[in-house]
Amino acid sequence: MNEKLELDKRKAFILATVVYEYINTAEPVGSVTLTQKYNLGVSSATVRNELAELESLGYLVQPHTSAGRIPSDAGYRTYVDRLMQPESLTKDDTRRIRDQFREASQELGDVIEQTTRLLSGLSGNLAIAVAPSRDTHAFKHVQLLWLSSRTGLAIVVTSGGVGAQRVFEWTTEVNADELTRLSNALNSRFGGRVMEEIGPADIDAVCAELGTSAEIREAVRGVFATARQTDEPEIAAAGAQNLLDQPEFHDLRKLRAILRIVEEQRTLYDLIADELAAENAAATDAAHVRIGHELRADELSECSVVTVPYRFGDRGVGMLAILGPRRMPYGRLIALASGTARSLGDHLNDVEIR
Amino acid sequence: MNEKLELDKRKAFILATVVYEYINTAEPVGSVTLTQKYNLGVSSATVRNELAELESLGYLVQPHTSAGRIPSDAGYRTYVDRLMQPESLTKDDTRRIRDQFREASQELGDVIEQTTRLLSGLSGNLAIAVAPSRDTHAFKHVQLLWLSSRTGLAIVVTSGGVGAQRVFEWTTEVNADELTRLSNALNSRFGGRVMEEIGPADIDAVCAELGTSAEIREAVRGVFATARQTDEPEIAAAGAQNLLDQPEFHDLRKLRAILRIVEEQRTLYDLIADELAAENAAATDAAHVRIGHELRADELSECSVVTVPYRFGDRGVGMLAILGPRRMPYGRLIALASGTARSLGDHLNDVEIR
DNA sequence: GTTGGCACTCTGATGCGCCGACTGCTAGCG
DNA sequence: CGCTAGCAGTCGGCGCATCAGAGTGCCAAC
Repeated sequence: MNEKLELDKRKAFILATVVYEYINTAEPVGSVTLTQKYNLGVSSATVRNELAELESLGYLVQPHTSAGRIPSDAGYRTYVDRLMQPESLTKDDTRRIRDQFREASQELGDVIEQTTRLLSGLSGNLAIAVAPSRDTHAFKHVQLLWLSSRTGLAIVVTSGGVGAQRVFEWTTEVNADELTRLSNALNSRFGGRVMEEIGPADIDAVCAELGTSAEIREAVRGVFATARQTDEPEIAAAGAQNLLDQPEFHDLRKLRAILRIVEEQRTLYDLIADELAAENAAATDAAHVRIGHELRADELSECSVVTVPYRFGDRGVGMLAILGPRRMPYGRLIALASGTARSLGDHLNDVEIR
Repeated sequence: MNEKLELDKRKAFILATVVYEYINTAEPVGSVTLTQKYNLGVSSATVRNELAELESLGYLVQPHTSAGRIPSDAGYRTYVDRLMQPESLTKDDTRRIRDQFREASQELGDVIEQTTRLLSGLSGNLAIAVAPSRDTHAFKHVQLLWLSSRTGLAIVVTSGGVGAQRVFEWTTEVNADELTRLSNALNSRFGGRVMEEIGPADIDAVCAELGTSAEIREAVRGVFATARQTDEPEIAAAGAQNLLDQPEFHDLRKLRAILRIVEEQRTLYDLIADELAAENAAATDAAHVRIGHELRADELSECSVVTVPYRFGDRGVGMLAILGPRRMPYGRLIALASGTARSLGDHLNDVEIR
């Protein structure tokens, strides 16, 4: 039960070393390699005994009888949770992240995409970014514009940029003043609110006060609904070609599974959705690692995902993620993802519409 | 010289059959296969003689001495230009295209992306779509909005949707009326123009008339410049995982080259840019096919690209493209791309902001 | 010009043997 | 009791030879 007892100091060191070595070489690790490359102070025979025990405890597996050991999900898990040393960003990484955000876009969607490019480049894996739910954006401004006597343009601006815009054609003539008055009323009523606090009933109330026509009311409802729309959260991914470097993806079926996941926004989002939900509840900024079967997807049983939330003001939470083989440099990737998330949050707060 | 003489009827038929058979089977085609599967009326020995001649003429090549023939670039070219029969869309394809556009988005960027998903799904290859240059969009509306005494929001709406929006912070206080008057002046001056006709000088002229401050003038210039921005044309691609099915991409290096091209918008755009330029000059709506080395990219020497323009009103021209192995069903893909381009153009005209 | 026949070539699959890497086990040592 | 040296055993991967199959080119005959 108690892992402290289960893993004495030497076992822990050997396990850590096996994981470390396997991450670096992609080759199963044997007892001789361990005694030669690392200063264990015991003979390979002793290491063999330890390896056998670690295997029976479930931390290591053998691909076949006469091969070295590779870590199991549990082995990676223990390594990540208790054995590895946390890393911090290198000077070079810090600089590259800073440079990237210095000239980053103001549009949420563009920033998300640029961030995935950055993170995939730095990490050498597939990077994913999910934008904060639009529901948590702050309402900034709504404007109904008179285009012609029967057409108008409705624009909702939120802290994420232009939340929605749409052109409407009406069956009856519309007065420009009427639109302006309605805009002003909506703005003063909703100013300072978060989008999820603005429902159809609130809109109806304002419209009723001004005696707005049903047609225009529908238009306003519609554009607000679009601005809140949460069923297709903004998401971006980049760096799939990085995965080709990893020997575990030379198998075409695995590669195919990954590519399918990347191209289908839905599955990609599902991959991160539970972390996002957990994050919204827990509200810590820590990176999380999910390993192999913990991802609950057969195609990803040989992959790991590092996720880290980023904060958009004091409201929204988005997610950055790195997807790669289980054999990934966890310490470095956690540092990269955390650093990027922090910079991303800072950037978004800087450019946020005040 | 004269290809009509160079290729008598029988040679033409044999060449067409070899290409057709190779496209379907991905296996080099031999003389026996030809005589057995197709009714040639001559023996395999005769076919062998013909094949040898077609090879010396440059239409076919042999992967190795004791294999069948496969088409060369020239062989495919002749097949596409003169031998194959044009195909038309199947009922099922027509329906799927129609259904897709019936519920398509209003935003240009979203439509482009949805179109690539549709076209990659239908074609089983990689689909690419380039949006019309933003320069050719019609100016619709500009609005400067007062947010607070020192901040404002500028929005430019074009026929492509919201062309640009940006929040500005000013060093001096700004009057809401001033912004409204400037908006009105700009709208009446620029109404009906195409974006490329609106330069900084035009903006300066309007600002001068109203005595607008330099700071606000810069803001207006900036947002118009963003709305016209053409250096990064909107582009989307989808369906890379389809290519994994093709045996020619089981080679990881080739796959890598393709994935890199797809993830880098720049190279992807370059692939289509010359066709786009040619199209702007020629103004025909025909599909074009480029085969193997005609693409002028070593990584793509075993690929072909079908491109077809689509028209956005009477102004802009965008491009749809399908990228796949040279061994692609040209007739079907040309029909699919053309049909999709037509529907896409129709859809864009329907939802265009009037 | 066409055809049947034949010798020849080359690929890809299959099977075999060997090498190397690693293990588990056992006996012995401190 | 833990550690170690040594050894037999196991298994994957690699190189090599073999073989069947597919296809060609050529030639002599029709």
